[in-house]
Amino acid sequence: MSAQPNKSEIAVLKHLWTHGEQSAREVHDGVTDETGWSYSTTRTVINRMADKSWVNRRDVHGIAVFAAAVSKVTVLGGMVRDLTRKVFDIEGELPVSMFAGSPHLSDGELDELEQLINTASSGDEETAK
Amino acid sequence: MSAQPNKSEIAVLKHLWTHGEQSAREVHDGVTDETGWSYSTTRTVINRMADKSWVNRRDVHGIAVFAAAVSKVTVLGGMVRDLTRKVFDIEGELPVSMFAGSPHLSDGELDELEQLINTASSGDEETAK
DNA sequence: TACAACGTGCTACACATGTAACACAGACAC
DNA sequence: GTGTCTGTGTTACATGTGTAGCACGTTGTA
Repeated sequence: MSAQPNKSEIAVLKHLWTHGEQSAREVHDGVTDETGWSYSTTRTVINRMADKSWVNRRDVHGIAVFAAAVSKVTVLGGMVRDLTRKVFDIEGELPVSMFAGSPHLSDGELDELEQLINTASSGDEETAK
Repeated sequence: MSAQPNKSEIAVLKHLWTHGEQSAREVHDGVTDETGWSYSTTRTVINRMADKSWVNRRDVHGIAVFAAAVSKVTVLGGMVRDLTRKVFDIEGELPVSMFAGSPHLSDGELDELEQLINTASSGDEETAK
């Protein structure tokens, strides 16, 4: 139900997709170069994402760790679908070769993404998680 | 300086790109099906875009008409660049064949877009208007 | 000419997002 | 055991966005 993540959220998600479950501190250290956030800001962004269930929180010996709760292909695919279908208004089959060079996607994931933007139907159905 | 337009703003811009200078009423009639906005909302969105200089306002016989102040290719290209470069982190040459099917782009514009995302360099330089 | 439409400027209010700071409790260092 | 880190919960405040409404002046119409 919640559309696409914004830039801040993407930064966090990309980090979690790559590094798996991490503490706020770890996420912060990973994204602060790119975002310039203070640790406090990183925590706020992560907490808000937890509220939206985009990350799951778990306590390990009293320390909070977070993991992405939405799949990489689903999120990235959603963004591609939005841009191509709703902004560019392209109908019909879409090639995904454009994204082949992404370090975030394996060949298998690229295939998944292709399927997602070409089937995952027209409208607004949520294929969350 | 202002990054990408949001969904509301894209709706208005797409209308203005297609129809040229229009009054708020005309824009409203053109986008209300898609947006579901009340006329009041349409006006607010347009006014805020004028504040950001994304549309130019002109008075014709006392009636305000608006025109896109940012070029289609620049805006759309910016969105593509953002998605590919900053979200997918793709470096190197990008094909634009994916967008060939868009009713919003002529062949020439597609070429421009290709150039834009492949040259318009790395960082944040603004190629506004 | 008196009312109905429509455009204009202005205002409103809730929720989202950017961007933190503060206070407190437990763990570790001396 | 006392200060220092670090994590946690909580709070803050400005700006952006979604989504309108209101009052007032002009103009077409009956």
